[in-house]
Amino acid sequence: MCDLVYHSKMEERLKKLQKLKELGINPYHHRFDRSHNFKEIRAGFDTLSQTEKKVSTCGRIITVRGHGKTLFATLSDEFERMQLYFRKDRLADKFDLFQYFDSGDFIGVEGTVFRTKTGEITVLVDDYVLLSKALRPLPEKWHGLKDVEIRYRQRYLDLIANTDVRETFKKRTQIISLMRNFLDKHDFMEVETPVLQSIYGGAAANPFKTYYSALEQDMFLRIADELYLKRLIVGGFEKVYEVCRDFRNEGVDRMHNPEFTMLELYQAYADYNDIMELVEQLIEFLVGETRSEMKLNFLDKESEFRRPFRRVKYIESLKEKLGLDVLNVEESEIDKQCERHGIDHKKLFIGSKIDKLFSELVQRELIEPTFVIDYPKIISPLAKTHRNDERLVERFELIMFGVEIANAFSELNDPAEQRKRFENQIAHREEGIRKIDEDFIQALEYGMPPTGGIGIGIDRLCMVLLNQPSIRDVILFPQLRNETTDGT
RNA sequence: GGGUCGUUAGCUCAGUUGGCAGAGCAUCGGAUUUUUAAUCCGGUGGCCGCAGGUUCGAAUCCUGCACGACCCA
Repeated sequence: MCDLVYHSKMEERLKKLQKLKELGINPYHHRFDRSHNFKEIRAGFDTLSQTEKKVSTCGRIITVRGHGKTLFATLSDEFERMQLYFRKDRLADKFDLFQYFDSGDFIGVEGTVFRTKTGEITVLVDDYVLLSKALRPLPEKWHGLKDVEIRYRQRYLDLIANTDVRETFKKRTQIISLMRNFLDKHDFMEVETPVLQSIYGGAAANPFKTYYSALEQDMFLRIADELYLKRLIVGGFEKVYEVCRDFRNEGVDRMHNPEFTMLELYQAYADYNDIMELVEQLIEFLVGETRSEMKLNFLDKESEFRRPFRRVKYIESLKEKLGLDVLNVEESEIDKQCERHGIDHKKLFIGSKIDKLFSELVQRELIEPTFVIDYPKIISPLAKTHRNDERLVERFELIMFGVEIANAFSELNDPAEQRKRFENQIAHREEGIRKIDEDFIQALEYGMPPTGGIGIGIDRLCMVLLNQPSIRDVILFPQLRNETTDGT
């Protein structure tokens, strides 16, 4: 009958499909004219019910409650659910056709609107049509779909079964849209830069490698788009941003997905203080637009979200925890501190050791939104030297609930120093760039105005704003290992 | 990479000391003209994640593997 690799659970539905075809019914209709969606039916109920005006509406069958010569069905559209009432005395022979319909099927109906004796707004069906047949059963109506592996692998089932998941992803889209609105209002220009790059840079991470056959050369998927956006500042644009998908060849956990979304923005004539101000406004705007109060919950913690955010100095905060200035001691002392705090430092270079200490001792305790400012130069190759301290750079990270949300600098625009920093990075970092982006240096040689820039991790921001403990719950199709068909 | 936990019907889950594979929902048949987790009666449905081992006998104990979740690196 068909080439489907089908499960035994599908047999009954395939029989129904065959029966429908025999009756001359196309089980995969081409289109449907909808006069009202469910929200509109509810909103217009008074008029619609008084005038007995006909409505055409459609959706997916969720449940069916049969009563012999009548039946109730609940339909779902993108936004709401609606009850339908089918009566044999109204539909005559057509009533019996419903025996070939199942939950999961899409149908279109025409009818009038009324309220049942229990008060529920319902469409009394005069005519109905099958729009699309479902061959597999829906997840269970009451307990829904809980198996996280199925939820991630077959997100469509998760979206059908769990309306709160649908809400989460709508809100994610809304958050990104609000960010765009905010930036557009502040005269930023949205741009697009290459995903495929022959030289990668802009972050310390390992890239995904691919091959460009026509050019016969290796290419990398971008790990950041920083260097391209700065080229645009060189080119004369003064405020640019990109909502960019970046790729980092690393493991998957609660905070990391190998492809993730960043918002990077660069503003000419600004420094990191200006960017702090801007991002504060942005975050406050997002919280205000998406929450009923200026307060967020994440996991078991709660925090206010009002400007100004707290400022914490990187070196000073570590000094409070360790009793020493990490930039004024021998590396052996840093090693000692790592050992004391259970950090495996053997394969790390000194900057990574310091940063590990910082994450463990300081960062994870920063619950309220906090700007950590003035990072060591050795871990910040793209940031401008601090105006008051040669050992530091003008850099901040935004931390919320212990999670790193954003990373920003006064951008380094001295080409000679940039070259030195890149060389140093290649010599000492365990991961990250392997090759200097000469064209980027050259661009700086043509002159880049003083510039402030930031990268905001959209996935993590959504986690915090939407109280989702895993990054997989804010990414529609998170990365999973291939399923094997058998155990061999 | 290491540790802990999990994987049983389409879905959600039980499964006792190692002794016939279970429930609810879904599905199928019957009853039912205002139900809404409809209800009532009766059925169908299993590679117990995969591969070995121990045992008279394994969903259950042991080993390995796969996938997933959490924690650690």
